[in-house]
Parts: sequence; C-alpha cells; structure tokens
Amino acid sequence: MNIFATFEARVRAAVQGLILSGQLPEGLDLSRVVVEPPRDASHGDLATNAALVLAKEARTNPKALGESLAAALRADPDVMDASVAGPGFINLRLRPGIFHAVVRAALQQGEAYGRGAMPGGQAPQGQAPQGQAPQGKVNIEYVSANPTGPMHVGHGRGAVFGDALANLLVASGRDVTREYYINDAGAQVDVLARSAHLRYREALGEAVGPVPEGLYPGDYLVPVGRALAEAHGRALLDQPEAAWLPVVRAFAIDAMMDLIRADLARLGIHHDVFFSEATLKQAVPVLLAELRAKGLVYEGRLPPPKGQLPEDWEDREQTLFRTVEFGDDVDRPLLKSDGSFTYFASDIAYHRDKIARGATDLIDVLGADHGGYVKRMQAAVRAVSDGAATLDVKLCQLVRLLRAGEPVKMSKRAGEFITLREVVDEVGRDAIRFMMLYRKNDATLDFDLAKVVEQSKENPVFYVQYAHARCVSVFRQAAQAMPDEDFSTGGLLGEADLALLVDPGEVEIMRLVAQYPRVLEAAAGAHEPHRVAFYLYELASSLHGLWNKGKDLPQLRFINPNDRCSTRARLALVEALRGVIASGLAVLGVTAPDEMR
RNA sequence: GCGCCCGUAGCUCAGCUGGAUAGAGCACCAGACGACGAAUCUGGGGGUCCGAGGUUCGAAUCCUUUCGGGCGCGCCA
Repeated sequence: MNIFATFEARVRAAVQGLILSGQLPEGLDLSRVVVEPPRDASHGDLATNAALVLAKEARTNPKALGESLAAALRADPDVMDASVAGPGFINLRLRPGIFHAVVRAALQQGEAYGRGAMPGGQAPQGQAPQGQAPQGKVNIEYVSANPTGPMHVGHGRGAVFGDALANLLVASGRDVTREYYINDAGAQVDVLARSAHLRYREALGEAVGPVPEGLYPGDYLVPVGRALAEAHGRALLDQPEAAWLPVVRAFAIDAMMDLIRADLARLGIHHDVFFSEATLKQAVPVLLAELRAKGLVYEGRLPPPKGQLPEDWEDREQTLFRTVEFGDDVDRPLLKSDGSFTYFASDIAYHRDKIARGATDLIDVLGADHGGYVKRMQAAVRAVSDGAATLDVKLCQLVRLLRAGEPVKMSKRAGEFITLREVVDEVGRDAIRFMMLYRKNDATLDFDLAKVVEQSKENPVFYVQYAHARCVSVFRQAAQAMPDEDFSTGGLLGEADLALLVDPGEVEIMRLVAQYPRVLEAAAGAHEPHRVAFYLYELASSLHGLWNKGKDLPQLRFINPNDRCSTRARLALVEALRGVIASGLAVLGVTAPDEMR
C-alpha cells in the first residue's frame, strides 16, 4: 500500500475529469505530476504540483487550475480537505483512516510491506496502474577485485554498495543477477602465478630470500605455496615456466577467489555468478566480427592526448571501435600492438554476454579511478544491444580510514595494507555496512574505526539498531505487565483501535511508515541505497522522541495496564514501525537486534 | 589541455531527479532521569547553497563560465 501512488492516480483522474468536462484541453502531459509529502507537515498529509506543471500547457494560471482541481479532489471520500497554497500547490488532508489502514497493512504484510510486486505476482492493492512496459532483468556487477590478493577497504565499499543496491532492486520487485567478473586473463595473474611459484619453492625447502621486485610479496601466498607443494610434490620444479605457469596460475587464482569469497561472506555478500574473463577467449573474436559486420570497426589513427605526452607515445594505425557514434569522446582501440585484444574488447564481449543472458538493465559498481571508462562502456552497450539495454556505472569514491579522527597510516609497499577482513574483525559487519551506506556513493567517505563501535547517538548504526531493540523491549515489558493480553499481530493487536493514536508524535510515525514504500521505490529507481539509511535514521528518531515524551506525559507511554485499548493501539504502532526498521535494515544487509549489549 | 565527480551551518553530511520559510548530526548554550534502557529526548543561536551570468511562474538542483579539491586521459587491468 503506497498512498503516494494511490493518490497520484486519483489526482490524474481528477485532471482527466476536468479534461472531459472541457475545462482543460486534451493531450496534456501528465508525466510530471507527482504526489509527495508536503515540506511542512502542518500543510497537510500530501501535496501535489499538478496545477503548477499543467497550468502553462493548459493556458491558465496555477492558482485557478489549483482551485478547480482542489474542488474535484474534495469529492474524494478519503480527502478531508484540499487547499491551494503558495504558488499553486494543492495540499490534501486525508481521512485519518487512511493512515490506520497503512499501519494495518504494515502489520499484516510484515517483511513484504513496501516492497514491489514479486515477479509473476499481482501488483499490491491500491497501486497505481503505471502503464509502463514490463521491466527486464537487472545484472549488477560489483566487487570484481583482481584475484591477486585479499580485499582491502576500498573494495569493501563497492562490495557493500553493490550488495545493498541488489537487495534494494530485489525489494522493488526486480529480477536481479549478482555478478563478479574475475580478471583472470591479464598480465597480473601471471605475476600472481610467479609469486605463488616462488612460495612453492620456498615450501619445498629452498631459501628464496626476499621477494624480488615485481612479484607480490604478501604473506597470504605462503599457504598457497604450501598447498602447491602438497598437491604436486616436486613436479613443478624442473620445468620451464611455460609448462608450470598455467598450472600454478589456475591453482593460485582458485585460492585467491576462495580467499575473496570468504572475505565477502564475512560481510554477508554472495554473488550468483562468477564470470571468468578467460572464458571469453572465443567470444571476443566473434564480437569483433560482429562489430565489423555492423561497420563499427576501422583502421585509423587517434589524435595524441593533449598536454603531457606519455613517454612511449608513437603515432600508429590501430583497430578502432566507433564509440564516438554512441556518445564517447574518441574512438577506442580493440587490439594491442601485438595483436592481442585490449581489456576494453573483452569487456565489451562480457557485457554483450550479460545482455545475451537476458539483462536489460546493466549496473557496474566500480572504483572512482574508473571514471574515464564510463562513457566508452556505455557507448559499447548501446552499440552492442542496439539500444535495448542500458548501463549505469556507479563509481564509489575513496574510503579514508581514521581512528578517533586520526588517519590510519597505510603503506602499500611490502604488502602492508589494511585488509577488509581486519576491519570487519575489528568493528563488525553491521557497522561497516551501515556506515558505508550512510553516504552517497560519489562522495568520499571518512570511516572512523573508533566512532562506529560507539554505543551512543553519535553513531547512526547504533541509533537505528537501538530503536529496533527498544521496540522489541516494549513487547517484552508488555508481556510482563499484562500477561493475559494477546499481543501477537494476528491476535488482539490486529483489532486495535488505531483512532486512539492522535498525539503528534504518534501521527508522525504513521506518516513515516506510510512513506516507506515510496522511499524504497525512489531509492531503487535512482540506484541510491543511502536514501534508505537516512530514512531509517529519521524513523528511529521518531520512535526515540515519542518514547521520551512518555516520561513527561504518562498517558503517552506505550504500556498502560489500566487502558488496554490504548496499549493495543500503541503496540500495533510500535510493531509496524519495528517491522519497517527490520525490513529497511535487511535491505542494507544490517541485522536488526532484539537487544543491545 | 580534455573528460568525469565534488564544493550547502564552525565540522561531517542530507536535500526525495525544478517546488513552499534550505534540513539533520557533531560542537556551542539552556533544560528533562522516584517511571517500558537518559545508550535517550526537548528548546535555542548559527547560511551570500564557492563566485558570476542565463533558462522560468519558481534554481542548492538544469545550461554557460570563473575559482578551489579529487580521479582519469591510445597497447595497464
């Protein structure tokens, strides 16, 4: 039940009514008409900009049109009052029963409340007919850290973001594939193989000394060397590199992916598909032929980059892809000078594969250093799908690790970096996930290891989780104070008389609960999970406020053994709010605890 | 030199895709524990939305541009 969608449909119907009666011309563009919460709650329950956005096209002024629309809307039995305010907003005051119905819906639907229609299922009751074409499948690619070592904190942000966005899209009813692209075909995995081979020799008793420049020095390869020795004995020792490299490489990549999967699992992150770049060997030439057939490939020269020229720049003819035709700044090379494919070429083949598997909405979650890559990839997706698929690239900015305000020193040399696992072990999965989602993805993030474990209102993770724990605590207390009462959702709670909830604090909670479906929908549409986190903070705040109000005004306390009716009503409200917090936290992948310890 | 991201209260940040008097938290000031967890709450001061133009009924939001910060810039992945 989304009252915003419901009333948006009714506003549109009112406009249609004015068209039918000749008061408005036909063919008006209603797409910009929205119903939203008013800026100030004192204005009413809902506000619409309909008169503002239609007035010009209808050749009238917003105030006059607003009055006509308001008159039409007043005929709606659920509308208590409709008035024109400011430049032409129409503020609607709803029958309180509407909000009571919302609370009941939240209680009855539980986790399903606010979520979109499940694939194949019926649209939730009261949902406005959208009239949109059915949405295709979503493919979201995230993490995709190179399989050359453990994950660091920067990877963690993209991982958490991608996972929460996937949850969010699932919650809004989309069919989502979570995907990890394994870069197992480039030069860096050969370096990994050589590094692992060194550890292998070491495991067999050879004194290898310090790890040479150009190899990965990290200790995490020591067990890989040992495992290689166990599996192969001395068989890989006296062979030329060309013979052992593929064997060691495959072995090491598997080991690294196990490591990465374990790191991800600690954050509650699981992918549906792990896609190997190496398996594209056949697909890339096919792609190239396809692009040639479309006339999108040519041999040509690129202008040199402006400003500082790279040392090894030379003007050379290359095999280029006409990405400019699809919105890129320059055409991009598909072949290296040695004839092998560029990373871009195999990445196009990879994205084409996603499309071939049925995805129409592609999302890549990448680090901010991939900013230069966005236009070309979007151009490629447009070209390869003939416009049938879209690509959104979400760039996650850097994470600055702090401890009590002081930057945590990290040296990338000698493999000394703070791993994601270390941070998870120190502050826990909930703190990492919530804090990384409590910021827009394109803003840099200060992550303070000391602050995020603080049990105080200064720590948003705690603040929201505490609100949930408080709700549960109320029910614990209620069971003790009124043991003969049935506070289950299906029991007396379901019959609660919600009309007893008239305090502004109670009304505010109802309004916020009513906004949840809209928040989910907007956040999913914008690919912005942080909106859910901010909403939950607001929701938590509304509960803490009402809670404290009960200290001064005993009649506002949730539990009142002398007044079973109001107790039922309040517990129904608390349970509805608790359910929304739990649901929202689930989208973020954060646990909703029954008590804080 | 070009492209992308960012610039909002002293600090850290929201601002719902162009709406009403720009909002939170921290910090500061003043208050609330004989009571479901004060691990919280209530109130107050604090703004040239980087600057300058433009678009329109209306701009923090869209366009142009100055300044400042970050990232990237044919064969690395």
